[in-house]
Amino acid sequence: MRIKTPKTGSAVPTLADVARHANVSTATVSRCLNSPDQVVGETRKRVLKAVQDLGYAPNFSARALAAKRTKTIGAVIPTMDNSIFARGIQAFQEELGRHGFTLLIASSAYREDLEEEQIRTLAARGADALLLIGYHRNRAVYDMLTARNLPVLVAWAYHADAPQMSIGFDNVTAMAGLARLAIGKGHRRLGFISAPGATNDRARDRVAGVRRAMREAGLRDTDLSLVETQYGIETGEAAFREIMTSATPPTVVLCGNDVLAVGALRAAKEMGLRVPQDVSITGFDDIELAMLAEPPLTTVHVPHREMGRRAAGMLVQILTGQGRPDNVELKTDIRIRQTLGPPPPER
Amino acid sequence: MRIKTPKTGSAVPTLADVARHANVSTATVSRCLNSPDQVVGETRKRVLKAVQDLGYAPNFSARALAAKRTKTIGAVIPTMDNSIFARGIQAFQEELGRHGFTLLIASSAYREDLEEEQIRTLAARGADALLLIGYHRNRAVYDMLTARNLPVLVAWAYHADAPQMSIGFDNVTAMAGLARLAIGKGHRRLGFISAPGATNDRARDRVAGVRRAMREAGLRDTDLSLVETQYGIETGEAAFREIMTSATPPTVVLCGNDVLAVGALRAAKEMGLRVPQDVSITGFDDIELAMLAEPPLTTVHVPHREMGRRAAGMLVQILTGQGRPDNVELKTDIRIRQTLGPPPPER
DNA sequence: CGAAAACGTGTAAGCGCTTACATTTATCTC
DNA sequence: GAGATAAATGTAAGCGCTTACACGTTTTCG
Repeated sequence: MRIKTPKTGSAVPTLADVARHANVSTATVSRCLNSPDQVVGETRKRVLKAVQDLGYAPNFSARALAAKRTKTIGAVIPTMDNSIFARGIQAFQEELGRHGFTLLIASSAYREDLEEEQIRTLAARGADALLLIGYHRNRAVYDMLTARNLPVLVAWAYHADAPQMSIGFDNVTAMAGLARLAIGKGHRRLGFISAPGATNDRARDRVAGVRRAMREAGLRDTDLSLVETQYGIETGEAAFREIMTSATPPTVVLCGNDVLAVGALRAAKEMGLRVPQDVSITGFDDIELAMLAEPPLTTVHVPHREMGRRAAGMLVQILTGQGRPDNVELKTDIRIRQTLGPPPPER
Repeated sequence: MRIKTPKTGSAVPTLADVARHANVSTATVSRCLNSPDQVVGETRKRVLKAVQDLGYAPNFSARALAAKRTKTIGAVIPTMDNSIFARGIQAFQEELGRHGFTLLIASSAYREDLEEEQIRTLAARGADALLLIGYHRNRAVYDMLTARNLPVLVAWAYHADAPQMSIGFDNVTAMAGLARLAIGKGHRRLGFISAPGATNDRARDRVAGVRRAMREAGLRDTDLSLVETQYGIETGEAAFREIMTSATPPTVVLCGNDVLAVGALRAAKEMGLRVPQDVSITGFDDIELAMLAEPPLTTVHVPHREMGRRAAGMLVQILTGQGRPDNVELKTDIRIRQTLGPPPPER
């Protein structure tokens, strides 16, 4: 006759083991761990000692299953390959940790289908809430999230009239500001290297921002050379080459993000163009790279860390039942460095 | 009288709901999802349709609790703030995803206590295996991991005789190679900006590498100016200043990683020192920054992506019961760019 | 001083899955 | 075509935890 589950030493200890050890019920142990003030000092001490002695750590899955919450927040970001989101996410995680939440990160490689899959995965894993980048995604995804009653916070973008809770900035306005600055310097033919707009509302908004500034200044749509390309330094290089080898190349090339701008900068160098004397180049995001570039990049500064930190705060507020936080619109500002100058004199 | 759990529409569907819908038992549904070939085509089709109709997604916690595995791999990396680990981890995740595993990332901010906590958290969350950076950590942590029977892969470091399974490179040899190169160029007084060695075996090894190369060349220990500092561009700047303002400053400053080197580069520029004419500077890791720096950084190239990809492969191999993989030692190589030259002529 | 309220603890019913084992049904074998 | 074997499915026992509810014991207070 085999004894059922002999309490051998080596196995991972469970709540029941602790209870037995401390001579209390499992309920008491559970309470000691979750709401200690419900347990009288004496008992609590005994239980905690048992926890120590056994090296007990609660089984997360079991806890999640029983309590129907995981103290976990999921985030799907377009890429980890670079530092665009890294700083913000790091701050996000730090703040979450401060409140006892854990972060689950997934990356979508800028692919819509992958993002959807990752979102479903995170939901299935029981994330208590989700942080997503930008608004653009399938209607069905939002519906699923609503059906599951999963709070979602959209970050890195802000539309006053969007239904989703969000924290971010107005990409149109931010980009328009920089474009205005360029136009103010005398530029009349602009180039824009954009990330693919099809699945990226932020990219679309930035293009819209350039267009808005141009319209205001009375420039025509044909004065804009727009190239869409994947995210990356090399792709930025190629795009810059493409733009600059046209019949009437622009005098300034605005870029949808700093990485593309650094690529453009490199291409300019290789083509023997001086920046900003021969051509101006600007970025967006103000990641570390921007300041390190040669010459340092004039770009739009985004308060990444603040955004991450406050995003965490908003989610925590919701999850601890303190009510739905207000959307927050962050201000961006233009960091003027050395890659934007007046256009070269006409020849 | 209240009816127990009326099957109202809005709630998240469970296995039982699917079973009812498809008119089979829960066991069959479970099998359809986990080992489809155990179920006959007809039934399977019916079940999958029910899954579709209901928009069912398995509850992860329940699954993990019942099956005692989570198809999740945990990784604790020292920082996400920068791209040192980003590329490798991205590749790691991609490869894991290809095999149906999910990655759980935590960052320790280069703090030993935090790392330990993160490891425990990941273990409690039921990670099936762990990826850790470097060997250095408390004995108790390794014991706990062994007790839990949790496979651990040490990455970014490789010691032939270490007991842990690992993939990485020999930091001593790699750094020694670069130091030898510098010495070969005629440098006799070296500086080294290192990450704090106390809790970082990779940093210690790199220092050891420099020392080894110096010994080989008959240089004395006092010919080395060693500064330890936290990871960061600013800290690199400060360290460089400190080293260069000593009575007999070195003619080359080797840096423990590219980020510190970029800081050093910046400090040199501010101090009016030309690189490499007045002073040479080198990095380690070959992250994107290295090539972008001005002038481009001579550094040790580490095959990050390959390391990440193969690390995933090793873990998958273990977890799918294909036996314990061999440790792998990756080769690093030196990327000669423009920051290392001969020492300036003596004055 | 006795009833009510407050407190500390225990009992036990799940949470939504997986899986060993039992049962039913289909397929062989001679 | 009967008995044996294999295949498909069902039954039900947990996995380790939380928590509603029940049950003593104290404390409180008119």
